Amino acid sequence: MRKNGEKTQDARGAQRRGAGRPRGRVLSRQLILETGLRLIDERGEAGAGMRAIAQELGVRPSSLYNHVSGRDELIAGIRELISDRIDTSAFDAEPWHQALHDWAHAYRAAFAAHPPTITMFAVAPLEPGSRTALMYDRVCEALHGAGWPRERVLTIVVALESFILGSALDSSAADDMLDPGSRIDTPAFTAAYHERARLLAGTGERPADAAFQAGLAAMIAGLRAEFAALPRG
Amino acid sequence: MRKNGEKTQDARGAQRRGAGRPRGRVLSRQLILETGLRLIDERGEAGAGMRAIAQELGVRPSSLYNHVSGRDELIAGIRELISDRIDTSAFDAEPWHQALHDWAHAYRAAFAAHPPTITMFAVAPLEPGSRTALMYDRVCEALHGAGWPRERVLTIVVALESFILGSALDSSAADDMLDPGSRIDTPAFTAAYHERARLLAGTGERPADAAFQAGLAAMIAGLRAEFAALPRG
DNA sequence: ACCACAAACGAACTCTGTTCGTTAATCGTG
DNA sequence: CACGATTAACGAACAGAGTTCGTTTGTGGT
Repeated sequence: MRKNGEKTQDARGAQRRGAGRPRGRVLSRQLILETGLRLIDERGEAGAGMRAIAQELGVRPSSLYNHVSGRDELIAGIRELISDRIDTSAFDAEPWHQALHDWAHAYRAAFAAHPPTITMFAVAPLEPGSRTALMYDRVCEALHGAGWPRERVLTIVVALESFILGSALDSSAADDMLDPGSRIDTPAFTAAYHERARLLAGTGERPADAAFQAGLAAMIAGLRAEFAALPRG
Repeated sequence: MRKNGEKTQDARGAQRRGAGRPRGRVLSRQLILETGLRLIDERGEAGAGMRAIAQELGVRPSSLYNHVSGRDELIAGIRELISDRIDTSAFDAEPWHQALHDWAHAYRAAFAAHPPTITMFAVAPLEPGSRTALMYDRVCEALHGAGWPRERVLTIVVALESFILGSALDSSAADDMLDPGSRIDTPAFTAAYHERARLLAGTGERPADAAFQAGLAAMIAGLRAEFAALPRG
């Protein structure tokens, strides 16, 4: 338990504030979102509840509701905070398959930088009208510009995104989640598990990263083959 | 609110039971899991809490804890209930790439039959020692038997599984989740969205299904190309 | 100068999963 | 057959979550 006196960095005005509007601006939507993301990073999802965020800001929980409609909207806001950082500049210069590759890596890396958020966002998807559509627009434009038919680009983007999100989820789990231990009823699986470990021990690569790389390479190779077979227009 | 008198089908012994061990077996782990899954299907995740399951069984919430350690274990149990139904028989007769295709479809279909569970399982992954390892064993054995090197099969399985889970998550969302509406700042995206809708309107296929099919085909095509280039041993 | 509004407090409310003590029926053992 | 241990139910509580509402006070527009 934490007593009322000991506040953390953000609670600068040390003496307790009484009821009524404060003199200076204490809260803002942006500040709440950033504090939420920081607490998620530092303490995980469970440590970033409304009460925890409020306490970190030296404020009562109910005050947050003057800036954010509720927890769902708060999480959606944090999501945009992260997805805004996904770099899409590769679509300017590189060929579509290379740009898709770079974009997928940037996409996954943005969320992998904040592991607890992945499971949070997987559950509650984006709300309409968000800035995420701008990213989609960029990718759609590039793919169609490269020669993909308009009616197919979104399907490709969604497929790739599904893989990225699934891989991010996988990457947020423990590396030894599949460890067969001393199990003897799954010989092929156990052998495969240890052979993989031996292979990855050389480079120090995480299993989840290896799976992401392999799957992404396979999917893009398949798309390139399909693209090559496309009737030219 | 529901009064104590009106019970649902499972609460057959209508009169209220007092304290003490009951005459016949009232609960069992299996019964609790199945009731939980049924409530999830009927009412969604929020309608399948411990109290709701207990009430459906004509029992007090605390009684459940004599058969299940807590909510997490209950969810894990329901997950196994579903994943046990994934058909892996394709690996017996078909070539590896065809079997992988069938398995992926069966995998996704098993969870898609219970949409609310997908987000629940995405958050809390499997516990060690589960029967899921048996399924992995089957797939690993088939891939290695077909000629894939041992140290690569698990990476392939995990990559494919990530895509399947990501697609299942996507499929559990609303079809019009990406609808750009009357937005004008994302022309390429908006055009792609409507072109896709026009294409799918013909077959009645769901966007999520189309993305799954396309991504799966691309990934398996990529894997086949890689397999063909493998040094023979 | 006044009045509406904004933004804080603080106390409550409704949920949730969970724990614990009590009680009664059954099972194993002398 | 009797008796103690175990099992499995009830019922009342608890802690912690998100949220709501009334109150209070400072700010900004007419």
